[in-house]
Formats: sequence, C-alpha cells, structure tokens
Amino acid sequence: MTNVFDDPRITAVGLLYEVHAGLSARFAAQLDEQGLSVVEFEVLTRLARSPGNQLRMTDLAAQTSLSTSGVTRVVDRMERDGLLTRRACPSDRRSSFAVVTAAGMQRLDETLPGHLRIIEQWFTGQLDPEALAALLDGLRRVRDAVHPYATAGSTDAAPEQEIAAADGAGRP
Amino acid sequence: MTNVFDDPRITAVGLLYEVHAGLSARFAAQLDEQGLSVVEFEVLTRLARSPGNQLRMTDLAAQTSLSTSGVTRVVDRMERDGLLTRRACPSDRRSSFAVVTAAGMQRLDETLPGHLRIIEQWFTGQLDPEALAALLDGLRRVRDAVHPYATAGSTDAAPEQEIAAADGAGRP
DNA sequence: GCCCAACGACTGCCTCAGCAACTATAGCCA
DNA sequence: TGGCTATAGTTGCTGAGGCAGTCGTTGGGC
Repeated sequence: MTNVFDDPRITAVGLLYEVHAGLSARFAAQLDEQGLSVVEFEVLTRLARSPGNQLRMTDLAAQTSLSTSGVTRVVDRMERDGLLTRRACPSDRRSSFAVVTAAGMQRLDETLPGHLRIIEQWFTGQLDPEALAALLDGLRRVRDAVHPYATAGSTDAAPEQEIAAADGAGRP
Repeated sequence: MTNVFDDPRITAVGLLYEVHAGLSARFAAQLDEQGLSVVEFEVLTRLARSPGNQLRMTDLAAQTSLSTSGVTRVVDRMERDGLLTRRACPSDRRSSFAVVTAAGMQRLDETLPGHLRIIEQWFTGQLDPEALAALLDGLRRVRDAVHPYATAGSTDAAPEQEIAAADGAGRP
C-alpha cells in the first residue's frame, strides 16, 4: 500500500474541510434552536446588512451560495414564516426586492449574539491573536486566489465580498 | 446603520467559508470531468486507503459526511456504475463491505493527479512554506477544538481522522 | 416607434440526502 | 435454549436545491 493519501496536500485540504464541517455543525445546532437554517441565517444577514434591509432577488443570489431559483424558494419559505416580504421594484417591473420584516430583524437580533459567541468559542478564541492573524492572512491569500466568483449562481460579478464585505449591491 | 457585520469574527468565518466554497467549486469542476461527484470521490478515496480497498458500510459512513442511508445510496449508484461492489461480511451476516473494483481503482488513478495539482495550484502553492505551516497549524488547533465527531452520521467515535488519517477502521 | 436580444423571477422536473420505520442478525443473560 | 435488546443495512417519505424552460419586461439599434 503505497500511501498516496498521506500526501500533505490531501492532509491540508482535509484539515480545512474538517474545520468547515465542525464549525458548520455548531452553527447549525445553534441556529436550529432559533428556528433558522444556515441558509436562512445567511439570507437574513445579507439583507440586514444592505441599505434598506433589502436586496433584489438576483443580487441576493449573487451574495449567497444559491442559484436564483434557490433564492426564490428560500424567500418563499421565509415569507411564509413572516421573516421577509417581497416588494416590487418601482423602476424595473421585472425585479423584486426581498425585504426583512420587523419579525425578521428581531429574529436576527436574537440569533446574532449566540452566533458570535460560538465563533469566538470554537474558532477565533482558540488561537492567540497572532496565530489567528496568521491563519486569517493565509486564508485571505488563498481566497484571493480562488476568488469568490466561484460561488454558484453568480456569473462573474461580485469582485470583493467577504460574506461581510459591504459593496451595497442594491441599485433600484 | 451600526454595522455589527463588520465584526472581525464574522469576517473570519466568511473568509473560511469563501475558501471552502472556492476550493470545492474547483474540485467539483475537475472531478466532474472524470464523471465523479465530490462524495463519490471521497468514498473512493476512503475505500482505497483502507486495507483490502474495502470498508463496512457503517465505517464508511463514519468516515464520510454521510449518514448510513446516504452511504447505502451512494454505494448503490457507484455499484451501478461499476466502481464498487458489495461483498458479504463472512463473520457478521448483517454487515456488508463496499469494495473498490478494478475500474474504480483505475478511475481514482486517473483522477488523483489532477486533484493534487488543483490543490497545489489553488491552495498549498499560494503560500510560502512557512505561511502554509502557520495556516495549517491554526487550522489544526481549531480542528482539535471543534473535533471531527461533529461529522454527521458518526455517533461519537472516530477519535482522529484528518480525512487522510489512517486508523484502518476495518474490523471484520 | 418597433423589434429583438438580454434579463429577472418563477416553475417543473430531477437528484441528492436525512430521518424514521422496518427487517434480519448478533450477542447477552437467565 | 429461548427470549430480548442492540446493531447493520435498506427503504418510504420528505425537503432542499439545481437546471432548463417559460413569461413578462427592458433597452438598444434601426
């Protein structure tokens, strides 16, 4: 058994994937307590951080891991649950906005502190500041290489969006 | 707009997720050319690195991101495609092994070099050795915290499994 | 002003994966 | 030995999400 699988490259990827999976599981568990899925939380977050707490469906898709049809359905569910509303775009009758409702904002407010706590507890708090900086620096460089445009649904746009990077994609 | 979303913790997670998504997309694209999905590749890999190129269904589930029912179905598909076979376990008639066929090994051989090249190109090769070491070290520490048991399907076992960590889970 | 290609959202159909229920076997204990 | 519980694998049902096709709208070229 000539173990090709001990290759450090494989190990590196495995590490990355395990961290991702581990954190995702923690997030999912906490969000679940608040009645949110990971995607719903992401949608809520991206809308809440946009001007007017709203985004066109397409822009929302570009900012998430979803296709436009995927967005249609999440928004369906979240509208049904009262977290979001659709609003017609006055200047382009093809477009519509997804807007966070008061209930949606409240849900997000209830969820965020716990979410941050979990990140702190399982990720950022695990390393001393300088090790964390090194980790993030490495990640950033890799990210700049693979680029975020690889996200499904977006054609080629979205030049810089670090899940929390503000570029105000709303153009009504 | 008091931007809670610029919080460095959120940014850190965003970075991690973007890297994961970016790499995953590259992997998926390359594997797709070889007619494999990401899970199929993972299954193939885990089997190929196990003694006898085989693993019991349950152990396979524990080593992947799948539940046991998920494993049943992937193995169904891969068996249909001739990459795998089921073999009865002689000592426990409830169990069965998933075994990589010659065709499966060949497919893996055709796929691995390209896969490694992609890792090199978009991940490990993006950083000088010492930055990479720092990145991996950070990841390892976080991984040790979130622990791999968080992977769906495994109850609590799998003490150390770095996607490439050999602990030979086959116990026939 | 008219036409046509491009675009935004939505829907039908499909695949994938999880949970829970079910079957068959194993191993324990009286 | 006979029963009882735990375990391995499979299957029915369900929800999520992607692709491709549809419909209405837009905007540029003429």
